Amino acid sequence: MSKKDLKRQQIIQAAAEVFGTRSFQNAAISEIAQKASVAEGTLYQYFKNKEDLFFSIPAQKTEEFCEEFNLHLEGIYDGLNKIRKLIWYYLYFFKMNPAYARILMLEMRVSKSFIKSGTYDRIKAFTDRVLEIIEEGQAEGSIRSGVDPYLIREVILGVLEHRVTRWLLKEEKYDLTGHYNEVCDVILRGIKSSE
Amino acid sequence: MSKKDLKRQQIIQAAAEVFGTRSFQNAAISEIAQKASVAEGTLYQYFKNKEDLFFSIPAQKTEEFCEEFNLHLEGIYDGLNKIRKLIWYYLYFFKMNPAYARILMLEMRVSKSFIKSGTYDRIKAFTDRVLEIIEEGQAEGSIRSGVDPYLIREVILGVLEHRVTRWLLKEEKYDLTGHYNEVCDVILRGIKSSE
DNA sequence: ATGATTTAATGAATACCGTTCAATATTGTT
DNA sequence: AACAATATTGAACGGTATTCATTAAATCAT
Repeated sequence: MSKKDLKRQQIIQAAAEVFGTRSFQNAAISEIAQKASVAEGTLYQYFKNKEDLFFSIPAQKTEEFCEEFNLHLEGIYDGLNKIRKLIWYYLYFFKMNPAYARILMLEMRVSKSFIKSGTYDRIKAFTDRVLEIIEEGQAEGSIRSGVDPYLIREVILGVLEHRVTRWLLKEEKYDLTGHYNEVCDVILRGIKSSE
Repeated sequence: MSKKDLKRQQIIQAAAEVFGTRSFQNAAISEIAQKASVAEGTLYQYFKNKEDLFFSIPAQKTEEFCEEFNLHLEGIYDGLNKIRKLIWYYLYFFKMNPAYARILMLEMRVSKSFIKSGTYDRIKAFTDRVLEIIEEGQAEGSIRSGVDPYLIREVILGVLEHRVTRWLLKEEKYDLTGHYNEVCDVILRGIKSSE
């Protein structure tokens, strides 16, 4: 059964390479099969269809994203500084992983069936964590209460997603982490308690 | 030449119907041709390819969106209230035009080639207008200066796009204009001058 | 009004794609 | 070694967007 997992990985690896340069539409199963050194039919023993294979690609990267995020959060006990870190880390990670960014932001984040995929559950683990941070911040008094924490999360993630998306559409021509301080500033002003 | 425009419209109308219920992938040229009562080959005399036809659909709706927006802005001379109106109108319009919302948010907003299309220029006209409002607000002192107006725009549009996108992915099950006040509140706090 | 010429419309043919499945090869078991 | 179970294969299938030689319509010149 380790052998099966290995071949599965091998196919995902090939798929990542092909989907990394072509869009979902333009990526051909035949090319993936060739790169993975298996017959086209074999793919369908490991994945339900092209979409299922596509959705399986970002599973590991997302895992990595979550784990590293928790690591970066270590030692920070203030709610606002956790949000600061979140903003920085989010931009930094996608800057370092542009192929993953493209697949996630431009193709998956916009698909109804992705929500039902296993990879989405891992994304959800991350957004759950963000919600936790916000609620903790509200409890400790640094983030203003009286505003739905879900809404606050929407604001934060909305800005970040938009920023990464724009960057990708502009062919990654500028530094994604630039203006980090100003981004933090506007967001934090909107959500912190007024002293 | 009015006859040509008429047939063009007729094809766009058929395309809007088909793309309105199916995704770009699942929509078939043959079905569009049938609905428009023309041969498949004829489509290619009016549009370069399937994508070109697809991108032509939201041109009128976008025009409508811009015009109505300017109408709603009439009589409002305060920067912050203009932003308020923008937020309300944006959510309201997509609530009333869910098919257009789906095409624009889930399919076009995420495509590199869309940026090069003519319809994108009209979107740009809208975002240019938003920037103007922000700069006016900064000049009059209601929106805090010292922050890049482009960044402020990113925050506003980021939140709104995210909100509409989430709503679409959740199958439009709740009221998009709900929590309007809180959304305004968080955004405005972030961008207004501190008194 | 008629023939000539340009312009538009057609739909069968083409090339390519994702997916299936009967046949084949590989692995595991006794 | 013989058999059963499982995994792999790639040709075949039904479907797609796009092209292009042919046909039809419209426009123009005489």
